[in-house]
Amino acid sequence: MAVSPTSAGHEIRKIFTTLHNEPIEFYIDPASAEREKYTELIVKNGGFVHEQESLLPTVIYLTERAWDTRPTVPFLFVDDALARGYVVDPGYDKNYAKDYHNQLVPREQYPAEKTKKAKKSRAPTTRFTAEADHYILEQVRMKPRFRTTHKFFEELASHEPLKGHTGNLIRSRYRLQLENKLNYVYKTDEYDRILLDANGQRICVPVESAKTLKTKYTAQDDYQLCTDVIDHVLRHQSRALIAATSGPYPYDEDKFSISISFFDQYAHQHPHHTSLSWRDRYRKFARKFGLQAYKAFYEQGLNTKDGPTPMKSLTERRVKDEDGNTVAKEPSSKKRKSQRGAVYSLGAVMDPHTDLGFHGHEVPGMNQMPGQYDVESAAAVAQMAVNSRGNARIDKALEEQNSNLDDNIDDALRESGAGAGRVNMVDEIDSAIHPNLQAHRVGHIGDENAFGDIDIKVPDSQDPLAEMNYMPRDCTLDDLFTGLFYEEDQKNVLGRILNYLEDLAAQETGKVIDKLEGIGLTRKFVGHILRVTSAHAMYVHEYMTHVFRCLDQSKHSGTLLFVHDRDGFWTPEADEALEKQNYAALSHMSESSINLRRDFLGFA
DNA sequence: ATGACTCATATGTCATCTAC
DNA sequence: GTAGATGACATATGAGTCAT
Repeated sequence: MAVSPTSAGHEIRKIFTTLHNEPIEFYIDPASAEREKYTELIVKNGGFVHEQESLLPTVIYLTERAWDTRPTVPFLFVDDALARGYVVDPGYDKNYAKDYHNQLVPREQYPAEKTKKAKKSRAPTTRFTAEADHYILEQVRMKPRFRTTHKFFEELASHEPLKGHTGNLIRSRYRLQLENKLNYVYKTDEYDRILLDANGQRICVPVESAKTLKTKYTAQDDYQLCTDVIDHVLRHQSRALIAATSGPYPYDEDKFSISISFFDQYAHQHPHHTSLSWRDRYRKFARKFGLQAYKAFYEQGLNTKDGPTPMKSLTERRVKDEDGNTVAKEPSSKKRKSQRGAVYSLGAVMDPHTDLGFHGHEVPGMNQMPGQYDVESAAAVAQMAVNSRGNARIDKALEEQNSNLDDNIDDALRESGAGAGRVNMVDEIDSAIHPNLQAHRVGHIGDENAFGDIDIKVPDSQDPLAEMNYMPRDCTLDDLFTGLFYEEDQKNVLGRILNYLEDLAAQETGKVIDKLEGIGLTRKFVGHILRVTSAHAMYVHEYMTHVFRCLDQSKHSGTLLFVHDRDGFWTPEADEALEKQNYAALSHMSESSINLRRDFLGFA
């Protein structure tokens, strides 16, 4: 709670808090020089600044200049709020990108602060009118994703047509009386903005197909999962090893070994639940219930009037004691070493685990983003991409690897799937690059620019790509930089590299490697850079800018490694697309970049 | 790979009050 | 008396993180 108790015991709302005294959430353009200053101001005044970019519509995105790609708000917004001493509550419909001044309301117009302990006498009841019911339904249709939340109805309570009803009551009214009349909702985008058809009309979507709420596990889901896990195990494990020695079922489920990649694959095939969700369903429910037991239970249930039910009441979150009181589960004997998962606490801003920084060292598993590839997958992909030239086709290699490595490889090459529906931070970095910075780009091959068509000449050798491999996405900063790097004044390093590259005439790769190694990049990392950029000076130049920006922003080293969907920057996936002549996947590449890449990889 | 957690959300329940 | 309104709270679970 972003409130300060006063001597009188009342609570005064800080500037950057909502009407419900919750911190208003911000995200500040990482490219802004004033980021630190505004973070401090916001946090000091009760707000919360996200470390990672958030796509939530309630998170205000502060930038110096407006973006075309998403709603943004100038820093002036913060200045004005501080000067006036108040700010509006960022509700679901607020669009701060547009003339936010009009949305500022005098603080005195805020509803009176709630006094927590005041004895409430219930207000006289107000009957819901047909108009109010209609209004509730329309609001729900416009924000279908929020219709089960308390907050949404609390927000509705402040709407004029529903004055006199509390949020809880509106929610109750909706749940008990109106839900069955909802029938349809309006189609919304990922920001929960209403989409319009060609005629400017809202698009109605039947509630059942709106897919706006968390999906509950059905009996069919559970049955399918149990069946598929068992089938998977039977395909990949020796039947002799998993045979049960006792009990009513043929297999000993304790001996089942299911890899994470199985669930990734599974979510790819059954995308109505995420990979993690399937995995947890297996771990917390299916395994406890018993896969074979549930199959039998389900099949038996088919013969009953109500049909089979999904697995439930198998978690151990709370238990009841003899008196019927709920008690927390006995804590583990292992003491928690640190407070974890405090997503919305201000402490999270200062969480040292998110502060990689220049001098930070990787903590195993830290910042591992959903959808990122694991070590083996990434390494395998990198290796296959490297080996692809003159060797068997990747898809064939994939097929072979796939059977050997228990599905791990194709996960890495897959563009969607387990991570579908989640934000892949590797991609996010690219979209997070400020358009103003994009303006500093050095242009494409063939443009008039400082580099012209300078390729860094690759030495003749039996395998010129041997030293230019992609690095695995989860490598650490220590894999990228040597101690030398940290001895340099960081501000000068980038300038020196860029000057060097600008002065570059066609040179041998060896000299470039030596030069970059000389300022503290590991040889492997230099190889990676050349691999990503097709060893073209212009792209190396731009890539180094990207690297330093990532370092400035304390980005995970895995995020730093690849530049997605930008002309001239290659990834294992893009190489594979080129190899397979899948040009649709290379639509972001210019023809000259593709030709350059062909030459670089030695494709005919 | 997995156990052990946390967090937020989704859903349900209940006692009491009020209007009719 | 009864249906509906109201407020408060409990419970379940999907989703995610972290440590080992």
